[in-house]
Amino acid sequence: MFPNFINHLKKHVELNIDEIATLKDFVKIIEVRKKDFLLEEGKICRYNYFVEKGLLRMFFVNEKGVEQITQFALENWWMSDHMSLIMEKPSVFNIQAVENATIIAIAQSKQEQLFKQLPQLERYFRIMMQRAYAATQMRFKYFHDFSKEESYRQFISSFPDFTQRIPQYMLASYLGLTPEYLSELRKKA
Amino acid sequence: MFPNFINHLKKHVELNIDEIATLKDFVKIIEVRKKDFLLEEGKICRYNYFVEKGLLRMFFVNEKGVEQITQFALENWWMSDHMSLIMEKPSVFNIQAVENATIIAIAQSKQEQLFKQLPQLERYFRIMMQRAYAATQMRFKYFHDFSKEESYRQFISSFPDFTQRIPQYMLASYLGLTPEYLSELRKKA
DNA sequence: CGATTTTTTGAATCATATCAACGTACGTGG
DNA sequence: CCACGTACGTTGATATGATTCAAAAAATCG
Repeated sequence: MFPNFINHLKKHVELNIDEIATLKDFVKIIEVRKKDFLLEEGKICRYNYFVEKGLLRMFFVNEKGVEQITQFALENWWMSDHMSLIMEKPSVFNIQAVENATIIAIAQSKQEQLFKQLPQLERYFRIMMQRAYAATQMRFKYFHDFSKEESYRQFISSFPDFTQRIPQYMLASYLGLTPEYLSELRKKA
Repeated sequence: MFPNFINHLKKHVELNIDEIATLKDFVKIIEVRKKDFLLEEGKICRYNYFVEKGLLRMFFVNEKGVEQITQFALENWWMSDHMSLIMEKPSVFNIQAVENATIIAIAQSKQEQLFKQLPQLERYFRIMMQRAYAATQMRFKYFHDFSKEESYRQFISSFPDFTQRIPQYMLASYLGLTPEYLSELRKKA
């Protein structure tokens, strides 16, 4: 039904057949089409989203009206605005499908009950949050260390296949440079 | 003995007297003096550090030999290189005391046993990791949104007291600008 | 007080942004 | 399945935010 999701859970915690059945009562499957929104700026983010298939982006719109992408999520990644989720405050971000996608959503409102019934899930999310945080620590290092040009070259050599899945202007936005400058860098080498 | 640490735990999970006693077997108190290191580049990070009192910084050294600060931790914050901690790989970071500090350290090697004896701690760390991740999501937004000048002005107005505790060149390093430029901005307004 | 550390100054330079225009590709409806 | 319109990518000229370097001034510390 959603093999990536179940496999991902099983990779980190023990889950038997009955527990998987229980889990199904707590999740919602969402099919989104390219450009559909899962979260819009100003609304409270009430779900944590797992990408079973497809690709999501998180972005905000700056004062000049330009969309700035802060994260992508592809298969087997979680995405949410955790500040909005925890604080129950309106989000400054949007979450939108870049490709048609199959999403598993867990409602914040059901999380406590879920952890009570399946304590392994608390552990699973502890691991996921720690990983996500570890990844951002490295990302901050790159931000400090690399020029825009270096960021670009290291990104495309680290994720050549992912680079193919997104338009250039989205990569430019994610890396924090202009589409024009990215184009110039491409020409150069 | 370490009131901030215990109070912080109690704010998020239930802990009785016996459990606190148990916990004490799992933590190590470290007194560090200004400029002492808790982690050095190239070594594997084996602890998660809680700042009971004082101030820590995390930094790396770039190819030019310049120290780049990626994080600070003051009272009631945790600090660790989670990538190194999880993967048991050499760290690219250093963790150093900016002020004399009292640190509570939990060894990665004892973490599983700790969670088995005190399952609330797994929950506590799930919450801590989620908060830390939420904070970095906002920080990425600022990175994308603000010019260096705006980053500086928003930092000093958000954390006026913290600004007083660190030399300017450290703030410059954390914000990703040069001490010279920061000095220019200070003069300007 | 002297020595080290931190901050400031100013000039030259560079990486990257901006703007406007043109070229290309691509998906959607007829 | 073609054509048209919109979305995406490129180009070049100009502008600017921020860095670099070297040196002096100021602050801090033992």
